[in-house]
Amino acid sequence: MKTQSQLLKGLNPEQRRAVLTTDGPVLVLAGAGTGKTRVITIRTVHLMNEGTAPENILLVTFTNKAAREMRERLSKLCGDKSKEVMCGTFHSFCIRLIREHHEKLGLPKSFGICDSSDQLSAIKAQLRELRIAETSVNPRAAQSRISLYKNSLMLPEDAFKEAEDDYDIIIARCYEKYQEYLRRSRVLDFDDFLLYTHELLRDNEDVRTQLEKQFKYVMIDEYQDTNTPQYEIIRAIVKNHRNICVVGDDDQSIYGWRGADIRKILGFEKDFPGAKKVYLGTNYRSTQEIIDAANMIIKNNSSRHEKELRSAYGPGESVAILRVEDEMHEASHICGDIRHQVSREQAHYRDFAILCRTAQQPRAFESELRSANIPYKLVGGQSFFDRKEVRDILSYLRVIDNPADETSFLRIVNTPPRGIGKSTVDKALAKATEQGAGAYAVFKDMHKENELPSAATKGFGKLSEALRTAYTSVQANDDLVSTLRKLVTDIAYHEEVARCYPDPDTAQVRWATVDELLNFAENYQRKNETADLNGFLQELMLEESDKDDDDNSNAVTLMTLHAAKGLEFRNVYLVGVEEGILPHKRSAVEGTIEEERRLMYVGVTRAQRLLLMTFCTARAKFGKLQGCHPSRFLFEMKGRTPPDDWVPASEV
DNA sequence: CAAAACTGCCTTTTT
DNA sequence: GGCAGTTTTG
Repeated sequence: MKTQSQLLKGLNPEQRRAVLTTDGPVLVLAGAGTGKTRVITIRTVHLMNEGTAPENILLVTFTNKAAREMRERLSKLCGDKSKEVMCGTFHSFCIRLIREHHEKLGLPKSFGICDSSDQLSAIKAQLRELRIAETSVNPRAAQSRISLYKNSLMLPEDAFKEAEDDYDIIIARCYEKYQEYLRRSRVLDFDDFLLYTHELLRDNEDVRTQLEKQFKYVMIDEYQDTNTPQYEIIRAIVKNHRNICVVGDDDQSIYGWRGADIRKILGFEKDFPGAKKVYLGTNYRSTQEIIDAANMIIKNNSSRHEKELRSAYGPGESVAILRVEDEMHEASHICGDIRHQVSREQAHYRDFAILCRTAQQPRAFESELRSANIPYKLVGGQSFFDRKEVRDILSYLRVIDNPADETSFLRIVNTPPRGIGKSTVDKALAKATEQGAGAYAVFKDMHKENELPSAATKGFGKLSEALRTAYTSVQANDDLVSTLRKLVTDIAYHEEVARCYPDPDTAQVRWATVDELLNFAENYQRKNETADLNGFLQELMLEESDKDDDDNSNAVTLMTLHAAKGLEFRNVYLVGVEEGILPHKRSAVEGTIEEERRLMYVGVTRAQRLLLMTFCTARAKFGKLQGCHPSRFLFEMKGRTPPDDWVPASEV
């Protein structure tokens, strides 16, 4: 453990103030690159130095990655003591509480997790049952509305009360049915973790008091991303002692579209009267040119804490803007630039990042990077769990773990194809609704009573045998990996992959995904002595796949702005800085231009030394070539007004 | 019931 | 332009 003076030595006065202000509510406004993580970890150690036991400190983050990083840094500062600090994501914290108090919430002791694509198919199923055509209600729109309701702590009944038209009523009905479905299937979605925890603390004063007694000091990272349920949970825990320290940057709030509420960080001093405010404004990442550009842009936002970043490094190269013909030229210019710099030994591939607004933009870059033979890694994009193979195998495991999980059952019932077609499934589903039973149970019944078509009889027999074998083996606490291997063989999944992808190379790539999943299981088994299936599934869903953590690989990073938050690169290319892309077309309609501006701000502040922004004069959109106009943010940055022939995003 | 042809959609993404 | 979901065909 470091001593007090050692701890504080490397800190600037503002950081020191953030560390030393320990009691009561504290708001730390930590601009980009101002040493936020450092402040949180040192503050934690400082609390311990002052006599607070590590287990009395709660450190909440949003991502597992952030939690891990925090843990590592803490461990360097104070060794084994760091292990006793409660440090994790909101969701992992909530899941622990829900498991411990499940009976108070009327929940089963173990439950599955419904991710957003399961959520979408569940919602589609509810719409079908309500006989609502997908043409009149977009399932994705319903999904985000339901999630927004949950994020506002609104139950289905509240949604009914607030409904203003028929559409709202349909959504409310869908929400109601969706919740019934989740309960029936013994599954929780991500929002539910927060909602149930909130309910737990609201209705059980004993639990709340116990938590408040345990967590004498609470810190929250990335407070600008907090949503209402998270806020209420924390508020309940610190209700009396009010030792809450939140760290964040309102200028980097970019998750409003999924419920994060910037008003929480803007209104902290009102929510917690007497709060002390500390502003970290010294940026240790970028040159003054880059910081100036960022400041010029962000000051156009009206709802924010007044502040201005300054660079600790001083001047550097000027920020460049480049106009290119189209996205192909954009890609080839940047690739040429990277090659040029690397060949003159001015930089390594890993020093470069290409940042873009949308997930389809990387496409043009991928092909160009490949043909230029530049190593690159695409971060984010379609997640590991969205790949067909993973979803298939996982669905099998989820049915084995929880036979009530209907979404998963319906997915696997005819995957690989085993003669159980749509008509058979529909018949079973109708029966299931009628009897109020689960689809799997109904299928078993129909199989026993010989009510299935002959092909389906055979197919279902094989399926249920494979499931039963795996189930028995799980119950007997057999080795998880061998159970998994056996299952994959039993359902002839390798053959299925070969059948779906006649091209051997593609089949190979697809099968590699299954291998990767098996690796996950092996790792999990090694880490956990009691490697049970339910635990494995929960860890899988909760832990983002940390496979691309090969930081030492020397490759150019290609990613979206959302994925880039928290990272830094020597050279950054911010591409497609056009009206309609950044700001995105939809933001004009939805009135979220300020969030787009923050996205731009996040992008700019990723750069340490060199920043180049590009915009196209035309670009292929949905297969059609369309003219483009430079983003308003570029004009803001230069302090200029757009010319007369300029067209804003709302008219693109 | 499964493969082939066809249609319509299309921000961002972690837990 | 590309994918997923649906309809048509074998």
